[in-house]
Amino acid sequence: MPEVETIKLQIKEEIKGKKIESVKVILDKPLKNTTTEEFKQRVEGTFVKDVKRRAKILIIELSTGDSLLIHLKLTGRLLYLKPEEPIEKHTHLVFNLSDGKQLRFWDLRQFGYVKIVSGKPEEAPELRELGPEALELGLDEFRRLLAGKRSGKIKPLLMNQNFIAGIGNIYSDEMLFYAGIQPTRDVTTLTDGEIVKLHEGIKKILSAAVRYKGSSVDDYVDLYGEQGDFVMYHKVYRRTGKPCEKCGTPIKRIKLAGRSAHFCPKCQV
DNA sequence: GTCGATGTTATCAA
DNA sequence: TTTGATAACATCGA
Repeated sequence: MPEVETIKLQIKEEIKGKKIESVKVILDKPLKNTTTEEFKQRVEGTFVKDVKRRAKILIIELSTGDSLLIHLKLTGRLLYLKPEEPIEKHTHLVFNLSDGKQLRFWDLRQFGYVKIVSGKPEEAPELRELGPEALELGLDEFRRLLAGKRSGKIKPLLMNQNFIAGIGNIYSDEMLFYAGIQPTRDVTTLTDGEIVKLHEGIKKILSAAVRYKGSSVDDYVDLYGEQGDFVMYHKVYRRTGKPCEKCGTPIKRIKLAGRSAHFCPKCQV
């Protein structure tokens, strides 16, 4: 989410109010929702009314009442470039803007999408079931949400977008380290003190990560191709075998719900 | 060459 | 209802 939020702020700054003159579709796979023809027909000639984010999905509201929903998944990029810049491999869509520049959708693994929805975007199926935004989550609401669970491990639950929206693999590891809770911990065993600390961790980790423009662990770059700086502050994510900054114990990595989870076996109970 | 890993999530089986 | 595996895909490093 901090990566998407970074791009949202930058895109809003650059393209709000501008016209999308034309669209070039190099690969139509990201257009899960429409044919190339329909996509071009509905997007070309529209103005960008506003740019928003919900969970990890970018919302570009168009002057026609339609919205673009853009999900970058693991390796998607949005880049703002001059037309004379060479088209890099893995560039799938090019939006030509009225300022003479281009917004390009690049995606190495091709998991990302650009869909069009009409009407209120929050009522689109992609957004309808999402939980509360992580950065807007109140402590009491967090307590209530947790109290509603009968079982389950804390890390996969934190990453469940229908439970809370916006927490991914990196940040779930970091906030659990902050709170001193093991990723495998059953949610029903959390003390109120731990819940308070975890809630604090959600806010602190995510807002710091947004401040540092996200984590460039592999392919992620922002709208201008710049890396995010938050990796410097990772305490556990991808630090397997390195000493815990608090106690020196080597950081452990396990597999959990198909994802890797990193933690300090001594600091996290 | 092979295997496992990679920031996500929809889908299907158990 | 919940959870766990798998798939979608390209690339990199061991």
